[in-house]
Amino acid sequence: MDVRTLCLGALMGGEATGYEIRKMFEDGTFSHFQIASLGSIYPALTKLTQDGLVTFVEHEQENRPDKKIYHLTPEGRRTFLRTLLQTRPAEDRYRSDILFMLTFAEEMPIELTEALIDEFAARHQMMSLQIDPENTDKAGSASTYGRDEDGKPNPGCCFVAGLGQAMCDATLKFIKENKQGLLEELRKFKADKT
Amino acid sequence: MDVRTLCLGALMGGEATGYEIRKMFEDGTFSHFQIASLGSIYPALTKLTQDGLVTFVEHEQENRPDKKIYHLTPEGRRTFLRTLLQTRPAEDRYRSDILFMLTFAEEMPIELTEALIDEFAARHQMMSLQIDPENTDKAGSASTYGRDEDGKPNPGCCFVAGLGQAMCDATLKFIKENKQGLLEELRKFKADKT
DNA sequence: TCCGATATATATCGAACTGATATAGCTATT
DNA sequence: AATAGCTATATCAGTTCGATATATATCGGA
Repeated sequence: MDVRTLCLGALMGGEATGYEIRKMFEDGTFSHFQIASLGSIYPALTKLTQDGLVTFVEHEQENRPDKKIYHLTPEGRRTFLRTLLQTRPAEDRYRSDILFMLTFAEEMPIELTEALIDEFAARHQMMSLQIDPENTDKAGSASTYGRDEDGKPNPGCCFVAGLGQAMCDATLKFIKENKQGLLEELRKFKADKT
Repeated sequence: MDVRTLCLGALMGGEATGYEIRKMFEDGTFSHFQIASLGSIYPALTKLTQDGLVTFVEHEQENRPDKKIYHLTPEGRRTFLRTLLQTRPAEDRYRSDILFMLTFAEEMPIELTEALIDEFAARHQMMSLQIDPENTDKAGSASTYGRDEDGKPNPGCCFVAGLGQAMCDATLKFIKENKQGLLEELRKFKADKT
């Protein structure tokens, strides 16, 4: 899924600026399973505008740089829905430096191993809390996305959020149950080597 | 973590060709949490050779293209271990077209939603089986990696594999428990709209 | 009160990486 | 006997990331 398609999807929830779209991928609805940087979002919006799939209203703000508020055209909406029907979704990919590094636990000091595991746990803890669909702290369009007019989150988003939480919680549980075991094995291994 | 570092890590388990290194990221030890394509591995190996971090022995095969079997130099090994100690691991990132698409479940036919969920489950089912550290089906250096001389997998790899399995299993469990509920909600929603 | 940090907002660019393609011979299946 | 798929290396166009530049506003702390 290229950034153009991701932007169309982001705008399905209503109008947004490029900056707000990035927030959806950084902190918001999509942050747990898609990424897009500003460096790709702005060119994508420009291209989409050229192709007539989105338009924008330029808001001249007092003492601020102009704000371009983008929204889907009917053609853009149709294109996105067609893409949903036709696209064979790419394989999921999970990328983790920490897990890669932990693969070499035998080669590094035990304190580093423990620190890496703790950081992994902390990040997942934070993510689990952040995913909570009841968490409406973050105001603005970034979090209103995926909710209908009454502010009720839609079923698809709830399902995806719940799945994300289940994954985080499983991770935390596994770490709680296996961290000490791993550290002990490593200590034994290091003792044997001497 | 750039591909050069990933290649050094891959070669920590012993010698390998570029093709075999890709297999480690495609099917092997690293496949569940790191990605690297041939288009980045070959240039990385060239660069690492220039920098003296790896060397290769060229095996002229009968009736086959030459095979370059790469291995770490002492300098390469030192560099990799130093990197492990010094690198602040990047944030984990999980990328899933299917979850992104499911976010728009309300906008698409229920059969498609169900098909996407089933595919998601099937992929995770397969992954969970493939991760199994006891699974020694795939012979060759791609799977011997992460095992010591006796063929016993090392503690770090076991931990990471177990974690991957726990995540997969949590995903499958969540789907089993919530798929029907989501589909029913969607049906209700679609009925309301009419 | 003033400073520094953070947030809003757009834009651009080099470096890195993916995915596709080319080449070429072998092996297994139909 | 043919076709598809595997081993193996190499290259390249197009996409994307991450950093940087620009400009202003706001908020907390010294």
